[in-house]
Amino acid sequence: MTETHEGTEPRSTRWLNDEQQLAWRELIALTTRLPAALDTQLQRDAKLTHFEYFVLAVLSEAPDRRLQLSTLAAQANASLSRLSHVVTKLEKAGWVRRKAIVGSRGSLAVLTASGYTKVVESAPEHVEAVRALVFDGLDDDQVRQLITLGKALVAQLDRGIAAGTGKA
Amino acid sequence: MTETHEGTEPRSTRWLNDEQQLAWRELIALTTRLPAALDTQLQRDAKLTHFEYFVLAVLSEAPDRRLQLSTLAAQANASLSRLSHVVTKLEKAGWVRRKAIVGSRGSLAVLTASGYTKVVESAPEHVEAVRALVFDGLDDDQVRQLITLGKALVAQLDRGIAAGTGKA
DNA sequence: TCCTTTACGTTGAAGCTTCAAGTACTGTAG
DNA sequence: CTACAGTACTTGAAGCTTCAACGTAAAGGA
Repeated sequence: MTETHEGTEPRSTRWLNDEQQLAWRELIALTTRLPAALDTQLQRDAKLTHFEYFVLAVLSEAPDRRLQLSTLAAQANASLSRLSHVVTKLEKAGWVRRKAIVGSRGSLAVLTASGYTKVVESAPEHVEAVRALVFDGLDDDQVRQLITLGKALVAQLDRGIAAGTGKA
Repeated sequence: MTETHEGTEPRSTRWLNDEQQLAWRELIALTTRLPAALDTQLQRDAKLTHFEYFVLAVLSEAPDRRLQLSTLAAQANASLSRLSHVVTKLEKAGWVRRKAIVGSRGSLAVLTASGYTKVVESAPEHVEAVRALVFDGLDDDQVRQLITLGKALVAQLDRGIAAGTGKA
């Protein structure tokens, strides 16, 4: 990805410049290692994957601690399929219940009392880990930069996904 | 993770402030969606996972297109186990060969000619995707910010992992 | 009403990752 | 030279995610 390997494609590819290369490597390191570290901590301390924890956390903050599956999937950055499998697992653990919606198709995921307890119990150690892994290394200015940059990145990501989905 | 659920732990937990919360959500969205988008593109266009692509790319840029497995694992942000499984798969595809190191224990992963061709062929579309998913949304200043922030984040991540590994 | 399209969700299989255990080789201390 | 420890890597099983296919119910015409 560094040099211009020519002659393979119709038009010469626009490669990344040096700064973009650097940024890209950091981004890859971040998106590979951070999830791994979060999973390690939660697996060790709460027997949860980070995705499971996040689903429970999102539910715990939703009005009435319930959310439609498709909405929950979007908020948890997951496919409906992935969410459905995980909700099944969380249901077996007694932390979530599925509930049909009356006037409409679709169903709700409802956090149970036991599920709420689970999040509340797991949260402190998890927050400590998040601090140790991320925020202890950033001053307030950097946190603000991260918000701005993060928003820009996620927004572009969504645009890029929308564009890429259409053409192919 | 938003409110202070008190009374569960010995000492009251230091929760994240509002800005950290925001930054954290963006970071999670980013680390969840970006890898998924990269995998989708590479799976569609090159029948590769992003991790496989990255391994091949790292090898293609290494001196003599070869690297010791443990070194490659570190550069690819992966465990040795994960890498070993993937190298086995890449070997079966004919893109990589394992080669024992003479004077020392350990072995090298060597990129074959066919493996090199594979990266070169896959790169252009991948770079286009990276552009569309990331860099088309950032100006030069933001790219520089991303480098700085990314380095800070990865560095803290490594410190946090080192600390967390020890205590348990 | 009937047909078609679209949104919502589930499911099983295939593939990838992690985890724990195991092999082998290399220093190093006694 | 023998025992011990550490490094490098492999392996199989278990678990998670993705993919593709399917079922179902609402909405939109004709």
